[in-house]
Amino acid sequence: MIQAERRFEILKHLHTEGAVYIDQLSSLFDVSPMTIRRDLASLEEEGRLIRSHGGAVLPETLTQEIPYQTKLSSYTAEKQEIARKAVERIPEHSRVLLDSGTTNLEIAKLLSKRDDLLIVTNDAKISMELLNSECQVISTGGELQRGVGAFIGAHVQEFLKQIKVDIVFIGANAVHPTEGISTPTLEKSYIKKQMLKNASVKWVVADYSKFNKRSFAHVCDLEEINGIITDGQIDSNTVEELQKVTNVY
Amino acid sequence: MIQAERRFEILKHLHTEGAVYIDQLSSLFDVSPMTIRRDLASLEEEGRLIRSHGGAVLPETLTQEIPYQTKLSSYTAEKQEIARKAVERIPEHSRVLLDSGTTNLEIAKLLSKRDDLLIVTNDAKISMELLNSECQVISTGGELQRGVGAFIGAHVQEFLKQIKVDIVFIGANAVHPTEGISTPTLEKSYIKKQMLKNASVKWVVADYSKFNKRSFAHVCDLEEINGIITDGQIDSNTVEELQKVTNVY
DNA sequence: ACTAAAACAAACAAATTCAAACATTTCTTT
DNA sequence: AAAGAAATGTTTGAATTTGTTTGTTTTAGT
Repeated sequence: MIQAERRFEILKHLHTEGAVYIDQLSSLFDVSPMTIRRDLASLEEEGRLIRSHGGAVLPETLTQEIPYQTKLSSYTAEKQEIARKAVERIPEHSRVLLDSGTTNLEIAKLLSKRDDLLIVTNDAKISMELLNSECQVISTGGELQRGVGAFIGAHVQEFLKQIKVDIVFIGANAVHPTEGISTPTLEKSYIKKQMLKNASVKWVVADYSKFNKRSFAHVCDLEEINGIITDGQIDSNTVEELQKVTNVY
Repeated sequence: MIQAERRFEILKHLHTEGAVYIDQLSSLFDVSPMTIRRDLASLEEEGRLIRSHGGAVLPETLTQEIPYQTKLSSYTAEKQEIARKAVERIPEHSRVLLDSGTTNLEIAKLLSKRDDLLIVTNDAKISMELLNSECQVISTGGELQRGVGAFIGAHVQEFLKQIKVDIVFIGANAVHPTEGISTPTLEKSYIKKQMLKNASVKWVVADYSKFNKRSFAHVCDLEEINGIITDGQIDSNTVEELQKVTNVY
């Protein structure tokens, strides 16, 4: 066994075991510990492992996926509750469209093991969240809204026109019993409208702080959607009001 | 047995065993070790193996779809050096296209304050890196390559056809003086080709470990690009060889 | 905080491998 | 058949790898 071969084996070992030990490698390859040390030093220089007393481990960047700082959003607990309810409504082998927003990000976090799903999203953070997941992920691309992580612009429109999905989860800034769903910018309302157009089942996700509000740009009426998924803190009068025109979960 | 035949057998051996040894080959073909050395040297030139004291091993580019994870943090120092050189070559108010890859990710990290730039990329990680930056960011979108963070698929092609940029930075898995730039999958080679087509200035970024190698799918010849940006560890003979056909920085 | 055991790395030594230069053989071409 | 080119072998000093020794540093237990 030659040097390059041994070093390659060390890396292989490291990747399967997560860590390697000098005395273990030394007896495995029947070479002196000093030789292994030199191997590890060289591999560390290449950035392929991190040395530590007695052995080496994988560099952090390899083991953990970067939890891309998902800026602490408000009402996280509520959004997680909504997300749990939402994933129950995703049948196997669905094609799912996830609108941008933190509630949908929570949904994405629960989907990483669902290898039966195809997920389309216009949210960069959701893409990253699913980078190491089992599902197939498609991003719309487009102009990145700074800070937010949503893709916007005409390109998103064009992209969405080209696809059909089974389920869409739309985020909402404002939900009103008679005025329906609205959002602060025209731009986003166009995108959400297009999303609703090409989905068979349409859900709106919104925590209790979004209800009985109206925003600038109208997205859709409540009759057009299959239902609203929200959290337990929503006021019961509001639920009653809403249930006249749509389902509330 | 003639030279070409023997060299072919050496490669066959290498592919089945993963490694070959000079004394083993020497007695197998009944030639002197020096002859085997010359064979290995020649095959290494062609990028078909990596020599090591006493023998040779397969280049990693061929052994596997490198679990990108290992590539992730390899040669980070070199990539940072390359990134520093690269950003010097970005004039104000440029429209920049960043190919997927860790070297370009390092470039992106250096661009966050450049509010004069428009950056287009097919790498989800680069998008995220620039999420809180000053520059305008556009993502191609497309099918997310799991683990890697690159967007691939026909959509990326279509998107790239629609845009023109001032500068492109292409990542390379393999750079060879006569064979040019190549990459492990056809898919990626198409994308890189399209990127080169619509850029005025074309740079290839590659750390020293990528040189004198050939991979599966050809991307472009060295004459077609404005230059290669690499790190200081590159061997001076290689530089000399490359400078016959392109610029090396 | 102190101490003993283990791990480490610098320096040197031995063995092996390498490659340049030259010699020899084999193959091609005329 | 002779000359030239290409491939291979041989010699030899240099370079690389590995192991060993030795003193230092780190770790872990009391």
